[in-house]
Amino acid sequence: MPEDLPKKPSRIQRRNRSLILEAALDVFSQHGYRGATLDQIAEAAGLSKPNILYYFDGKEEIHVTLLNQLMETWLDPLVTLDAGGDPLTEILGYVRRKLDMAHELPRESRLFAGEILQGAPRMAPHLETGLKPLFDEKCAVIQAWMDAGHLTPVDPRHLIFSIWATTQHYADFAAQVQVLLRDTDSAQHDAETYLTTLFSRLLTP
Amino acid sequence: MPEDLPKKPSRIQRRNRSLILEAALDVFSQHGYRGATLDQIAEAAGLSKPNILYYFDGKEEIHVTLLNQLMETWLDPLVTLDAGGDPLTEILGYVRRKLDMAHELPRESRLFAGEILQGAPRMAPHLETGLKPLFDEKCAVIQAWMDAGHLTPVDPRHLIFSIWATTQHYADFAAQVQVLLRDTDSAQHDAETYLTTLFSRLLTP
DNA sequence: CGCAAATTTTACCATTTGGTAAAGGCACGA
DNA sequence: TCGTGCCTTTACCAAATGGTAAAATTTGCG
Repeated sequence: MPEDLPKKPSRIQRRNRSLILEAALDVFSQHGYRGATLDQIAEAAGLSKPNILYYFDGKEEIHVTLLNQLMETWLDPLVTLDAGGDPLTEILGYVRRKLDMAHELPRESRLFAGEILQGAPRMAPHLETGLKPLFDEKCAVIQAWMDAGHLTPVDPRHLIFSIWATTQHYADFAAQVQVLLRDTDSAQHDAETYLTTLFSRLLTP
Repeated sequence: MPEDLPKKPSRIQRRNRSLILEAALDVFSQHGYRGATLDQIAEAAGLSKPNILYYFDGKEEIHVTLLNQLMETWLDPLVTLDAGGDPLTEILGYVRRKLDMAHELPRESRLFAGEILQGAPRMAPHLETGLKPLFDEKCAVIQAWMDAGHLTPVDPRHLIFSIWATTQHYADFAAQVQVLLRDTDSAQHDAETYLTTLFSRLLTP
């Protein structure tokens, strides 16, 4: 018999926790951790503030829950990178998946960016245990491709950094991009074309 | 005779305003606008809170002053890009200058990143009047180089975005980079080598 | 020096904000 | 239908925070 029975969550619990997290993603990604208030989250969720605190122990727990949930989604495109596939196709596929995510999940991108920007105070453990091993593994895969002569040799770590930077830029700096690309309606397609060219030319032997 | 005499600032005024701005750069870049408190800034500056408010009208004015001052420094590397120089040399020089700035002025980079990340609420005018014209001008220069066959043709706007993204990444995501590059002591040099290769290969016809 | 202006400190204040206590309402199985 | 336990609301609170008033002190200049 289980000592601490986790009690399967009720229908109402699932719905409300989900409402809260969705609202919190909106608010945290727009204002940052300190800039967000429980009142804002409560209003966005359509619940009262004490009710929010009935489902989560506090502001920080909401933030950490969001971060943990999103980590999986965030790393998925890199997990998908297949050591058995065609090297250039795999890398370009990774670029495209990351760019798609920046366009489809900009709030998530900004939430992470804000957290890292401030020194990852609530995410340091996850960087160490979740990201680092995956990063090292995929760097080794890319290095092996280069050693085998299938890709132009460059530093795999900085290659990955540049993929992250260029793709996430469109979500994290959207306010700037929007001003500079005003009157351009093919921005997303142009970005994909450009980045594909950029990394193709770098890596094609 | 001048209607509103701006009165040249005293020695004490120059020193204290400078102390405050230096302290505020530290605090704002680390915690964001909302996360920073006047008490923190006051302590970092070695002044009392009311004294801070003797020199600035409020928290927001300090932040805006910082942003305005830094704008010039921030745009300088792009201003320096010379339409009369050798195209590839000019672009690679721009990349190197931006990368140097990310290493030497990480606080400034993070301050801007945080502001843009939250939709540039206190900087929208400057983006429009300061950045946009310069951006358009330099895009035209690069486009002319490409039209003349001196560079491989790509979208100049996305080229500039990718230069910003890749260089600033080392300042803005330093917390992440540090975890992933632990035990690497040549990070700065490796980054410069990688980025030079990246943009050389893209743009060399 | 002597004194007016500039600077700094002390003592506050109003608002915002994360959080709590406890009463009330509601759902659902026996 | 009735009551038990889950859910929600009302009414708060203490701390933090941006900001102010005015007294006290220092600075610089004739």
